[in-house]
Amino acid sequence: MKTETTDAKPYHHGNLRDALLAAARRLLETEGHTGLSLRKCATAVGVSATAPQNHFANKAVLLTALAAQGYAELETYMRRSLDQAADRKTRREVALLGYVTFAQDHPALYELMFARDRVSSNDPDLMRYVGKCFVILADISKDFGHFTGDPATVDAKQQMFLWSLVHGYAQLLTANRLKKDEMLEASILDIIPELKTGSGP
Amino acid sequence: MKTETTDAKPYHHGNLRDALLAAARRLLETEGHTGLSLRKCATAVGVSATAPQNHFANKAVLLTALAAQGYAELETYMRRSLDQAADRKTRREVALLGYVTFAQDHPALYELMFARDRVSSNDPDLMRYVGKCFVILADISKDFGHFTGDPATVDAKQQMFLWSLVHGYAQLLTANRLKKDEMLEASILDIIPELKTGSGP
DNA sequence: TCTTCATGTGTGCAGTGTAAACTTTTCCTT
DNA sequence: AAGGAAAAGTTTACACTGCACACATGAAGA
Repeated sequence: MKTETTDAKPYHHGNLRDALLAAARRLLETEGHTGLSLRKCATAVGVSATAPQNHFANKAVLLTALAAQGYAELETYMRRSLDQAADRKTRREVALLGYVTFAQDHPALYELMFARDRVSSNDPDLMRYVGKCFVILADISKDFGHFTGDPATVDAKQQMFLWSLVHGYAQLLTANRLKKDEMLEASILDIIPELKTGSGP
Repeated sequence: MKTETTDAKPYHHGNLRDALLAAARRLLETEGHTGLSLRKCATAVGVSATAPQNHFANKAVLLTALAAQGYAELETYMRRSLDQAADRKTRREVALLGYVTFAQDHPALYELMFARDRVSSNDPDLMRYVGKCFVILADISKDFGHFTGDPATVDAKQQMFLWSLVHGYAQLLTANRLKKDEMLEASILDIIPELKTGSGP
């Protein structure tokens, strides 16, 4: 007997899960991870304080979903100008620049994506998005001449090298642990060692 | 009129600040950062819930002190076998292994040391310990042959390169974002590119 | 000795995550 | 169409947290 003529707020939100994620994302980027609470998300969306429990079993589940969304967005940053790039060296450069740009645009989210105990690393959805990022990393890490060994080992070393380098660079930039007069002006492309020999496309 | 014959617990703790830090460290390493609370630290030490306020203005101050202690310990890990090392290449290797070992021994503390908003990066005490670690990094990053430019620029690139690489490697290892079948067996020393030319000691 | 001050305690309050019981709407089956 | 199950909200309750504030205690110098 509630059917009024004016369209009041409906009892069911319709897409509360996504709305909560969006609110959490906004809270994270404006107030940092200490200012992110389930109750704030709920009131920001306009539902009761415990409504989020229907969509996220606990806070860790929401944070994990947020991190997964972050990896998806990181992938789009890396893929942004990937198709126009002709050879692998250019693809590597645009992808790495995209990676670093993402971390600088969303530092709090990027930190969450590598937080050990706030997100559950055995979540298959999360790891699926991580894997999609890794596909790009694996592609652009080929054709270095720096490592030796059998081909599989060389590939593994190249991947581990490039991901470590770009992740470390991105986090050092965003974590504010650098004395600003020292090295901030070096781009990620400036600290990639030159090849011993010329590389093929 | 409280002087009893049996030595009861004294009203003043004597060294509460350090005791609280030790308790916080223990809580962090056993229960993770979500299980660390000022009240737990207080009861673990045996004082009232609000006693920590006399030594740490708020929780962020305690976490910053904890991070500073972490950087101090990271320095000792890096310096552990540094004196026995003859040439710079060997020094670089033992220091980097010490760095990674520290991160693996204390993953939660290591994560805290690079947390953006939990620790205040303008704390001079913290940055002093960061600087002491950086001195070692700056030393062992010399004499790469990978970069070009004027000497100061080359030094900056070398430092940024090595710190990014080892930090990224350490965090990827401890953050559980790697598919375990892929690359975990590569040591940090395996992913440092070879020099183009032989290096002097 | 006495007064001052660092260092404790106790109380109170606004927020937080989460469990449990209840209500409302949707939706599927008959 | 009727009706019941299930999805998705609500309210209430509780333990825990950080922090502000007033007060108590004891050490240490004037």
